[in-house]
Amino acid sequence: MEEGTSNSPSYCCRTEDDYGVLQWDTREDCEVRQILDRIADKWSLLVIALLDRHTMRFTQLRREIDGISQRMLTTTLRQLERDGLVRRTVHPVVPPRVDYALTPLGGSLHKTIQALVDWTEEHQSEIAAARTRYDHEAREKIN
Amino acid sequence: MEEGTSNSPSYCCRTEDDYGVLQWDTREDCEVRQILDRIADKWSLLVIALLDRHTMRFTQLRREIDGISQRMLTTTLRQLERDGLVRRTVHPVVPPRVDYALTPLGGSLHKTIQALVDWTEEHQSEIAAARTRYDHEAREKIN
DNA sequence: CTGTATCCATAGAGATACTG
DNA sequence: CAGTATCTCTATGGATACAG
Repeated sequence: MEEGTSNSPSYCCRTEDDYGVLQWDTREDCEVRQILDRIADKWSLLVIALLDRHTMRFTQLRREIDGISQRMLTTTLRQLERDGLVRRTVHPVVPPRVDYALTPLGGSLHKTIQALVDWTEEHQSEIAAARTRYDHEAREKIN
Repeated sequence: MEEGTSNSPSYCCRTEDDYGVLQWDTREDCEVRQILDRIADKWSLLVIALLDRHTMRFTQLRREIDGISQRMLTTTLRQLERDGLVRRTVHPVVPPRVDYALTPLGGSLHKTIQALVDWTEEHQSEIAAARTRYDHEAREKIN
């Protein structure tokens, strides 16, 4: 996790590119890059998308997210909790009951994530068509 | 790339969850899931974010995206091209010149991606604070 | 310049078993 | 139920060399 290259947390500063357009920083040690890498994660994205509105229990999330392993769900939830996006509530009962919910910060992120999901749903057929076209043309070039 | 498990392209259909809330499909073979996995990719996201407005050449992208290898840039661009998000233009000159630009479809995706980047920039300090808090509390529990 | 083609290391992720 | 703790394995991705 620690690269050891830079000591200070490098804040992202927008700079001008060759075209004079205000461009966001893409340096690897840039904090925004690191956060994006975390958010733009297969499982994180699904968890945040699912946690909209209602709280959910561990097993419930596990059931809903087809294909996730117990380990990855635990890891993902811990990261999201650490980033302040998800709140974990342990109820001292037997058997244990743990609830997960979005924090206000997580809720605000949910909006943009949902927009991404919506975009995907809206354009899935276009993408599927593009893929078919591409694969078809690729075959033709071989023959 | 080919899973071989299902033959027909399974379209995502929204279903109702336990709460009666309209929930999007999270099945692993769901097409939306697959597209999201592709888009919510470290490098894809950066490429789309950078290709806003102006076209860019291969080396130019390579320079801007700190840390990307030649192989990953090629792979990422091919996937984006296949998905119809990026247009690749080869100029028949020596030395070769190849331009990359967003398609209209890619342009529409860029908007939501940019929203994600903007969100990250706006809230990076909150996330950083949350991490510090979390790590601090974790240390206390050990002692 | 813009790529392929290989080889190889490693982090991500699955499977399994065990615990409070 | 909601996790840890291991072990293992594979896919991802870096490094390098070569080519049109």
